Amino acid sequence: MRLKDLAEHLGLSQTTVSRALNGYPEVNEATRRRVTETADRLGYRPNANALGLATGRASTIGLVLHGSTEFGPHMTEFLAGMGTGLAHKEMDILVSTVGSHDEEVATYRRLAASQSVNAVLLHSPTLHDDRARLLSKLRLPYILHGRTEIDEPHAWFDIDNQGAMERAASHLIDLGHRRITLLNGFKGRTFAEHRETGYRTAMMERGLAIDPDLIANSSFTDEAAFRITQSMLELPQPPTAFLAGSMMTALGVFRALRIAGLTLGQDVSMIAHDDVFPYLNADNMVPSMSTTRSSMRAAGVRIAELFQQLLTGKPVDSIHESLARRSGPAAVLWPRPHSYSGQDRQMIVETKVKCLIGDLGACKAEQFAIAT
Amino acid sequence: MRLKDLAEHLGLSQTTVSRALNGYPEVNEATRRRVTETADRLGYRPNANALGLATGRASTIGLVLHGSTEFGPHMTEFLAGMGTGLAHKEMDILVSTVGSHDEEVATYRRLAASQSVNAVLLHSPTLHDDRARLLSKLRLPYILHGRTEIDEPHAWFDIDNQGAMERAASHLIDLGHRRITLLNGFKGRTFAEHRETGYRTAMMERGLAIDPDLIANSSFTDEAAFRITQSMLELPQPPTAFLAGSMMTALGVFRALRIAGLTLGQDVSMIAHDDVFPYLNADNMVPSMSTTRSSMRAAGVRIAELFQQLLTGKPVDSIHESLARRSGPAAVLWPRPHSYSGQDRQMIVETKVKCLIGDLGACKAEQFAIAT
DNA sequence: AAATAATTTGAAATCGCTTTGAATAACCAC
DNA sequence: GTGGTTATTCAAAGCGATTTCAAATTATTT
Repeated sequence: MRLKDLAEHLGLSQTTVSRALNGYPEVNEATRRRVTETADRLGYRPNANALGLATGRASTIGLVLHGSTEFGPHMTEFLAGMGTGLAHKEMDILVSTVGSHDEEVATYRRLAASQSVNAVLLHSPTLHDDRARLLSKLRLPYILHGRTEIDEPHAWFDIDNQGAMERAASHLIDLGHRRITLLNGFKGRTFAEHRETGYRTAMMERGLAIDPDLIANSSFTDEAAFRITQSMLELPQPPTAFLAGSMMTALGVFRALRIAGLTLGQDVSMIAHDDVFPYLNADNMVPSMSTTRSSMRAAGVRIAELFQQLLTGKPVDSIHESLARRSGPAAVLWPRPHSYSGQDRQMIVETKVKCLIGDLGACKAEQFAIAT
Repeated sequence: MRLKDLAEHLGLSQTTVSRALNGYPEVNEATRRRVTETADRLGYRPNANALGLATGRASTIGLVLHGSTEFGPHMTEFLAGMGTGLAHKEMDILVSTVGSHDEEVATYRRLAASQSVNAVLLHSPTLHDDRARLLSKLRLPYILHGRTEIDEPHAWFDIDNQGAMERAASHLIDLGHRRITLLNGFKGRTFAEHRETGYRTAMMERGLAIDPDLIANSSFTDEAAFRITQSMLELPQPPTAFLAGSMMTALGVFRALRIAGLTLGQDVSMIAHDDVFPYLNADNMVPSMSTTRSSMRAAGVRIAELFQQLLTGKPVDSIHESLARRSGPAAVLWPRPHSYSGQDRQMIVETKVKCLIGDLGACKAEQFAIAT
């Protein structure tokens, strides 16, 4: 069923049918109704390739992922959000898998030249990301999830990693902790650098020395966190608190602590960054723990909206959002009774820390809590 | 940089350049070299839409996912495998997100009519899947991940869920268990039905009665498994063993057991199906546990290969694979000391069960183990 | 009623590629 | 030299949509 067939069936020209379907004003209302009705009665769908060829645009957002490392729970959640956000607009996500940085770059070139995507999502940026520069040069529209310092104007979306970590660390320090482990992402990644800055800021403001041995850079996996925690616990002066970069990290810390015979909320404290995995709920963990919080899925939904804006011509340099700013200074802390006892020994009191990072409205339901 | 530009630059016709690049025989070797060289010197890439329009085929595999439920660790791992497998062929995956079954059906129609994909992956089938029938009717090539009972010839790939579960259950029964919980997927899904059949077969062969209360159907999440396990433990006669459908399920069982003060390998036993999540390793769990095993990622890689075959014209009814068959009767069991003690009390001995399901070669590295 | 404007439709060009069928050049045997 | 292959190359016709420009119809104004 091609446009031509449909047109013949209707006794109209392709031109008119095309216009009717695409909502052009210069077509009779009666005709339009007749066209649209028969169109979806016969199940007509424009050929995506012909459409792309004629218009020069696709209805697809590109996403390039490293096969060995980047398919993980974080990306999945994000993808689900973005997919849902795009679904309303009948847009799809084109996922290309690569094995190296060079392949990634080559893939961007291919996507740009082949015009198979409208725009791409760029993620996990470094502080000065060359891929962002490349995309600007290729004139392939993109939104950066995260931040980078480049001169080219570009659209981006990020959360306030620095602020979140600074407040989480401060909280632990206030509870009496002096040796705090930072389980961070890989060096060079903007979000990891921002988090480290937040950590350092909090420590320095309180006049605490920073022990580089307590800062670890790794992937956010149960496995890595497990090993790091074990080695940390073997230090002459082991840490008394942990800042876990992700819920996956928290799982690994949990495991290592349990083996070491330590009890969370009693012997040691932990604040984890909760990326909000539906199948892994911080509230139900044993023991429950404090978290900073930012839903990857919500971020995906929001970025889908930003893509709409980008593709409808909004200037790129006007598209940027940092969640903390958006939701204001929304640090909400409240004490919460836990299922374990002895929690106030050594001044280490577990409290529930939420919405250090704006969660796109999810906080609202919990505003009965005491705001500081 | 279009084909036309390239042709002019070379002083040749588009025809010749096109043929040279696509490896047609009727072009002079010298010319071909000259063409290919300048082509990738100038970074020429064919326009995907024009190419798709002219040839009628894309270089994309479609995948339709339900936004609220299907973006999870299992699909992610699978996607990573399939993405990696397709990457070599410069093929991408087009992910469409939907919110309902009707939307899913509509999306298949859209993909078929718009010719934006070469083929689609169909997953999570029911015993008699109407989507499979639809795709056959639409003449949109597809590979089914899993199995379904329909008349239309179709390509499929599956693992031997029934056999795996039968052997796992038998193993537990041999260890002395009589009340065994089956934490299964949703009713109606083929894999869940197969697993239940395996479970029932094992029980009935040993003359054990089946208590429907011990069979639970849910999603494979920590959360669901947690709740189910808790309610199971409150039964007048609680189960002494658990068959967990996924590693995520195992996590939930773990958590519930811990809260209940039960020790795995001592008070109760568990065999989990290990889907092989890189960030969640069964060997490192505390305590370590027995698993059946089948890597979702490996399945993805294999299915990518099957897609190649499908697209190069291999007849669909000749493309089907059940992993158990492929790797033969490969039940490998071996005893392994665990980190906890008292494991042989009550005849409940934890042993390591692997390769109940062929793992695409992953077993080979462990063949020093005792094969039964 | 003629002139003009507004509305509605259609023919044909275009997007960038593949592919058919024809044309040219080169080679060979006779 | 001529006719017949074979090896190369090219012009032009699609593929299925959009879009420009022109034409036809209808409505409005004078």
